[in-house]
Amino acid sequence: MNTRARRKREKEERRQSILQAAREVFFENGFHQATVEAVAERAEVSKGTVYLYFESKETILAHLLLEGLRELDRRLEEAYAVEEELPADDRLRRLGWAYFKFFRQEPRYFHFLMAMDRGRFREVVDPVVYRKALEASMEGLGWVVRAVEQGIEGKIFDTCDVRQAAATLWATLNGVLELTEHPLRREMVGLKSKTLYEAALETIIQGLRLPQKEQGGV
Amino acid sequence: MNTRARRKREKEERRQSILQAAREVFFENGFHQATVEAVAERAEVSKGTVYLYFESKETILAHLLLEGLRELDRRLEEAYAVEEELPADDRLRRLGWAYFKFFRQEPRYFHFLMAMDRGRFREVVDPVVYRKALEASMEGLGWVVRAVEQGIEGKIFDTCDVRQAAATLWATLNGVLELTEHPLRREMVGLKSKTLYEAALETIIQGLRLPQKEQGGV
DNA sequence: TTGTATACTGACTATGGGTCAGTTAATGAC
DNA sequence: GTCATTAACTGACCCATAGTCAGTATACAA
Repeated sequence: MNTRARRKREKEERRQSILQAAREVFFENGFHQATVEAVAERAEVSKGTVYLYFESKETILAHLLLEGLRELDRRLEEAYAVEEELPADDRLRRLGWAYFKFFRQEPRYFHFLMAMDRGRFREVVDPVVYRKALEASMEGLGWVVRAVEQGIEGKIFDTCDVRQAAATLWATLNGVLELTEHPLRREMVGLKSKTLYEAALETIIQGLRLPQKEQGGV
Repeated sequence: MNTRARRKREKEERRQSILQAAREVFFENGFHQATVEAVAERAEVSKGTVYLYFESKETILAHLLLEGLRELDRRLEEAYAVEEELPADDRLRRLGWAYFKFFRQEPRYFHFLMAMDRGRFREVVDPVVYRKALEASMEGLGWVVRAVEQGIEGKIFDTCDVRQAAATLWATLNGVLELTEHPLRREMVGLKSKTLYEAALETIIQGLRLPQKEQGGV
């Protein structure tokens, strides 16, 4: 009788069901509107039980985000890895669009991710989980770094610092997503999300190019 | 006896003193940590009085942000307006650095501004104040639009859509600021705030240039 | 002096995150 | 089968704080 293993498995199942309930409730109402009580109800346990599995409401969010980041990393890896022979600029495009699609498909994740490293969240959340989340982000950024490196080796890009270029691209795409995720701000700019995203992506790629060679316009 | 005018003046003064108290308290502890009670104490009134002048805690923040946006707009205007003869790319640099300096000098504002159009805030805050804040943002963006227009007229830049270019620049700089405002994320990228900001600014300007002409490297 | 309007107060309510003493139920020893 | 031990779970409770409102004080006008 392997009760010990079964117990452990059951505990993990309960944990997952609470996480799943939280995902639903948080996604339905937004993090701030959602109550722990509602999560508990959805998971068919009491509020106390939720706190047996997670130390705070914010910790639950952190775990959801961690999942999101891993999924994102997975997609970026997939986007990077397709063909060995792809030129660096096209590889960056692939990465850029994979990033875009992820947040199109999971817009809530984007909001949570963006909210994550601000204000209260950072102070309250479990540092270990937080670290893990950042590591997952770094994995993601790694694919961009690799693509830029390839571009410099292939003499398509002219950049002294690879990380700088990768970070610029990353920051830009984040900035555009943030801008266009917000209805009123998008209205203010008067452009479709995708249009602006494409323009920004191409502007950065253009900006990284060797200035001497003509590589075709935007 | 012009009591009516005096009353009105005194009311405005009280309002200002509450706003000032809120600025101090919010800036000291951050918005979420700060309590309305603390704001009331600082302003030497009761909590009830605070609610006579502002409908909610978030509304107070909105008014502070509005001030911040106006100050930002003022600075951008100043940066734009110095010399008539400045080339468009240098003008964009001036705007970019004015933006940077503002958030360096007022880092709290940056956090609040970024928090502003997300989640709860938008739902809760007075729509009129919110509109005003957005209008102030648009004023600010206007200076960038103008600089880009000038660049297209002067054949330095090659862009079909001016707003698109301006929005790209704006989004990028926001993205970089957001990235570098966060200690752990900056650590992750491993670059100084200013370094990355400069790289991003130059990359965008480079990206907007006519690809045929050689205009000097990054 | 008295009536009225205006500004202000602070005790109160409502909400929701987080706690913990106590209950239930599974397992294992005899 | 019965009892002891342990782990999982519960929900009443605590507490902080945003927001309210009936009551008070003050200034002014008649």
